[in-house]
Amino acid sequence: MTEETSSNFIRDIIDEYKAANPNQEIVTRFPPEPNGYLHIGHAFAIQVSYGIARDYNGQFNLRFDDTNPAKEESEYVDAIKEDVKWLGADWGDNLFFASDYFDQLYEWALHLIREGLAYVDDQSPEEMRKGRGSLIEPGENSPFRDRKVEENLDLFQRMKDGEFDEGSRVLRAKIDMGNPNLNLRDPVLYRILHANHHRTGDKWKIYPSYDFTHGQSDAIEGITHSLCSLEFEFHRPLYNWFLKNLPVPSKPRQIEFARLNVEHIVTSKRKLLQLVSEGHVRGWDDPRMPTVSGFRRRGYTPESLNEFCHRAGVAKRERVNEYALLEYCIRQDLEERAYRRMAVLNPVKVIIENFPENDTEYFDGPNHPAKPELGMRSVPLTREIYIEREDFMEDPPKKFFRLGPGREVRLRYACYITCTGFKKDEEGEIQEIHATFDPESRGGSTPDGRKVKGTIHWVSATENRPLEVRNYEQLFTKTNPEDVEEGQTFIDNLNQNSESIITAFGEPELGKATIGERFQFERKGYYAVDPDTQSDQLILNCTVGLRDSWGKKQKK
RNA sequence: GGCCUCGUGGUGUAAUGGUAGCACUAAGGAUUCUGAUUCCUUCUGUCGGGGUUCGAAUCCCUGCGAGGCUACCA
Repeated sequence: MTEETSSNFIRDIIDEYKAANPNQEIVTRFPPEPNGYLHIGHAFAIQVSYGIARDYNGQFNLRFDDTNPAKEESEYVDAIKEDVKWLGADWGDNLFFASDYFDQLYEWALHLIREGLAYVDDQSPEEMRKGRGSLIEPGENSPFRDRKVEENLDLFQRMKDGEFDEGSRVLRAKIDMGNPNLNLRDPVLYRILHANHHRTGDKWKIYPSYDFTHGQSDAIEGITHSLCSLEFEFHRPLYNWFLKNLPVPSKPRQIEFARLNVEHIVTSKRKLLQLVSEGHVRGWDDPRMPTVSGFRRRGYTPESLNEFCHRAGVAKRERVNEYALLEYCIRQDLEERAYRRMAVLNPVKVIIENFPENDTEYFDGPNHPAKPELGMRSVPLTREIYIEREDFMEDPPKKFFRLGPGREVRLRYACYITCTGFKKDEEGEIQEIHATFDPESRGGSTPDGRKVKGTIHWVSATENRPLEVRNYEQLFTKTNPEDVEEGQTFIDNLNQNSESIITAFGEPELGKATIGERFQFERKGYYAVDPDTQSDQLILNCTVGLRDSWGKKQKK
């Protein structure tokens, strides 16, 4: 896709590193915890780490950070792998699990104990919290801090053997209870969890913490640059402390960057889970969800998502990207690759009076106007057709280029019709429109060369394919869904009209559509075939509408 | 009250002591069998105040503002 400037502060650091270590391969990693589905923020993180490995001919690892058996499930592992693969981040043979390193990590914990750098603490979680101090006050040493090495070794062994209850003891690093960085106030290395791990089963009764796992896992895998989001900035001194005090095989460097935020979107796993569990959406892959699977179902291409992440850029400050950029990226991609079809979403009938009854005439339309090599499809015209209700006005203003009494328009790919009259029902709603067609205009122009300003899409009223069309608006009304009044939550910002389902009529060719296929409904927008589709019911999700400068002008 | 990070048009991001650029958005125009696409044009910016320098978005000081950090989560 676009080349543009790809420079950012991380790549600058890597350029420097490469200059100093020309033969060192760059190794990055994406380390999801398997406790939920990937969202667009993860797609961004993948793009950053994978993109660097790819561009520097390095290596990219997918590593599951599975150190908390209480929250993790293998169902998520499979879903995450599918999403990462779909996004195009190829990890090759480099699939790892932090749980693969549990034995090594345990050895290293022993090492710290022997060095006098770790101790078993018998305090309760509350006591530990109190002892840690606060943002402005230093903490106090634990009464168990000066236990002898032998006693620590013995207790830690018994923790491992499952002798103690959950929460009764932890292994802590002995660093500095007065450090202004709270992460250095004797952080927890191991906690007791009598849970079943999705990969190691019941082998372990103790599990390493994130901090004791991450840097060492990076070191084991030979990660050169461990890229993560800003909130881990404060963990970096600890990350480096472990690398310094443990006999690790390599010294990775942690670099933090700002998360990707997008207007109208929440990316907190807790909140996404709530949307799913409370039934506000159809599931993790609801087309309104900011999950990778949601975007996929909505009709987004991986290329468009990657392009968006690329254009969002990498920075060190918190930012919020406009939703419009996301829409721009998918429109640009789909404009290029989506086949064109006609579908009428809000139909009104037109009767072409001089068209013979029970007759059908076929017209060819290109699948893509700029790509004749993609071939043509045939569209049937009959005496009765549907057009969009909004393409007819009883009393149109001067700049209205569509149908109105006495006006002539082109039916896309077919011929010119002129409106000769219309009927209304009791409510004053247009019921049907009458028209005549010019037989000489077949093919879209006439021998006299007269011009019609408007071209509208249409579908035969008798030879068509009914469609269930799901249109979407933002899931949240506010650009920042977290912006709530006192006593409210982000749930109160849900857009009650975020999904609307209608029945539309599409040209017969749509009967061949397959799940996941994307089309442009001409003059309307891009639509993707939903997996709920059955052979007798075709369901399409609106990915994004076409830009509409006329509609915009009308609103003013 | 502590520590850390960060402030460039409406938005996002470049410029690493030497002409503030690119993209999105918005506005206007041209082309068009999609009021789409494409093409062209235009608008708006270095948080404030000092200092160093021939020269500062960039370096220093200071003020202001934003974010992060007080889990046996990651």
